Amino acid sequence: MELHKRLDYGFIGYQVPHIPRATRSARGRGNIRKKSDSNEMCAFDLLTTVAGKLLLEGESTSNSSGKDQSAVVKDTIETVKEDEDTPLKENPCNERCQERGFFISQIVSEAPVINHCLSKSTDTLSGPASVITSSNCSEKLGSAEQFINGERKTENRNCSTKVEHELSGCRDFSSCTLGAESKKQVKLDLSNDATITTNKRAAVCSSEFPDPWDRKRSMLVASDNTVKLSLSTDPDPFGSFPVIRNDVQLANKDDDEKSCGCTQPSTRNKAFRPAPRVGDWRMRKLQASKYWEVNPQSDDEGHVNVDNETRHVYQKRENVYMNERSQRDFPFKKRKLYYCNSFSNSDGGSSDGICSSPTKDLNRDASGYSLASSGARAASGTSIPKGASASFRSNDSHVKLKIKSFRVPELFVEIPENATVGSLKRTVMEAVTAILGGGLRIGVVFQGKKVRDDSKTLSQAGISHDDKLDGLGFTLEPSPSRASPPLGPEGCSRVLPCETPQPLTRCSPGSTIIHNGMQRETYNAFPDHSGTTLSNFIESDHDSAPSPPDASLEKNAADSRALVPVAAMDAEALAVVPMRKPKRCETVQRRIRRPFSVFEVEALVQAVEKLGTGRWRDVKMRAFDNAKHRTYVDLKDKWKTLVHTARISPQQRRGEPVPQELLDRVLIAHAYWSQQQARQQMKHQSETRLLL
DNA sequence: TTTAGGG
DNA sequence: CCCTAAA
Repeated sequence: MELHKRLDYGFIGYQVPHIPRATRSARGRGNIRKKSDSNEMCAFDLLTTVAGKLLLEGESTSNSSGKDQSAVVKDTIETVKEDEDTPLKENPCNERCQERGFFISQIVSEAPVINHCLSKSTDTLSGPASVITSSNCSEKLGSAEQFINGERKTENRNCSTKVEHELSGCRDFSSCTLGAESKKQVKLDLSNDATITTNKRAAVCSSEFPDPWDRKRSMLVASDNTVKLSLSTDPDPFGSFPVIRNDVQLANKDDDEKSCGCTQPSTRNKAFRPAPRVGDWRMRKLQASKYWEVNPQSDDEGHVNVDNETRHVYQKRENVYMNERSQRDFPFKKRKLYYCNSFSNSDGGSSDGICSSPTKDLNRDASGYSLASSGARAASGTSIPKGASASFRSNDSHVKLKIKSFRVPELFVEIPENATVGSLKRTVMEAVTAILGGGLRIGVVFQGKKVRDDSKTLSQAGISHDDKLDGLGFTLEPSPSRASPPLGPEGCSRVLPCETPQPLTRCSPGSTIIHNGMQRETYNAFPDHSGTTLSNFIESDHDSAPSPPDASLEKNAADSRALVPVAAMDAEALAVVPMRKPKRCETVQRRIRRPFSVFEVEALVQAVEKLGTGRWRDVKMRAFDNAKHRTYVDLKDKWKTLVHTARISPQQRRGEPVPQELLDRVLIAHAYWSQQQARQQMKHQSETRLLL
């Protein structure tokens, strides 16, 4: 088999430092109080702010609390053991777990085809396995490597003894670093679909609160002088990865729109167009179609096969491949607008965990999990621990929220070894930008050091050496040029698209809230947020940053080691990569579907017969003046469908049957007015000629 | 804003 | 129904 020599980097997600303080109104249901009038804030805005904030916090926290951490870890472990059934909320570890940085891990291998890792023997895959990141005390275990002041540290996390990762099938692939000071990696031998749990808690974590992060397969594959980067969020929080993806195909073909499992027609997303500057990089993106209307003809109530909607766009000019993958198993995909997932239609999105806690009592259980994939959970009937809502009910008027991590869709990048670091940065930026909508820039951290020289090639920087790849990381940094993130085309201004009172918004400079919608079904802590889809919300207190957020962000950008890729890329992920529309705040809810009644059709036909096609405004005024919800565009569209309906066989028609008589009239009228239109044009043309 | 079409 | 280019 052909051996590829590429370097693959996988970004399982971004771990962000703890972002404290979300304020929330104490009364009852817990709306998060808005601290500013910026109701108009875009989710992206929030994210960006948060990101910046995170960068700042990560720094200070890590330095100051380094020692404590180890102690805490011990304590945590013990606690967990002793009382496995203790509600997460009550678990002391919750209070102490703090994200302090980001980690990166990856697997280096020379597997010819990534997705074969599942079935191939270990010899196929070699090299360091990915590090299982553990960030949430409740859900993530293992250790996390952090880049602190240029130094990479590996730390044990709270419930570190639990390895509930469902290492999606890459056996012998993942490793978990254990031991506070140890940088060694322990390999875990996992079966393909096995979910490994070492204790009750773990079980709970993995099954009840599946965390996509933990299920990422990561690996790094070396091949033809290119480096592949994969940013990923595991979209498949619930279970294994049933979808077999073919990396090779993905990388080389552009016609595999329907990668495994993709049952929905897909459309090209023209929203994302990689910048030409990527030069000779090949870029390819897999994008998800607009899932909510994959099939116009599909029933509304009917479920849509939300899974595996895949889409990719292949730009021949680009040679950077990027895969975005998100929200694969999201049950509510179709209802996107109702949940308003802003950053991602993805499973949840942009952020992964949040810890919320009453002022003094940090509790991190449910809140964090619920974010991950509440939707799925809801679907599966999984319930959320009581602690969840309780935790939000605080006597205090403030609730602290903590973002444990951000999840980003998976991105797959392939670049030549002789590409420059700058190119690498740009490429990653392209990918990330597509997701976050811009406003961030990417920093590269290698071997614990920031690589600032953009002109250096990857080889020169040593990034091409397989054995050192685990030292590669990326950081998300606030872009200097962008104080505030751009709004989506619609001018998305809210974090929460739904009409419901916007509970979450930026509070004040430096304060941000990112709210994870989607959980609404299962997570009643935010009963009011129905429909929100932002996957996370963070609220930090305003007093935290004296200086303007932007300024501080900027200032810290350089040092931030905020985000470091975690697991290596997941070859399989390449094939099926749903995508979400970048840069768009789903602020605008799609109008509800209102099928035309026969009566309305009648009126429409009558009006068109009289006025003809092409005068929809008049038709509207004449026949639907009182139907506020029917716009002339609607009428035009309806006429279009009527004509279509009339032309197809009755068996093919759906919905409320339209009397054949009306359809006949439709055809007649359509033919007539089409003819009229044609005549008009002819007339026009002749006139024009005469003039000439 | 309207039209006209593609999605 | 949505999204948009054009008019």
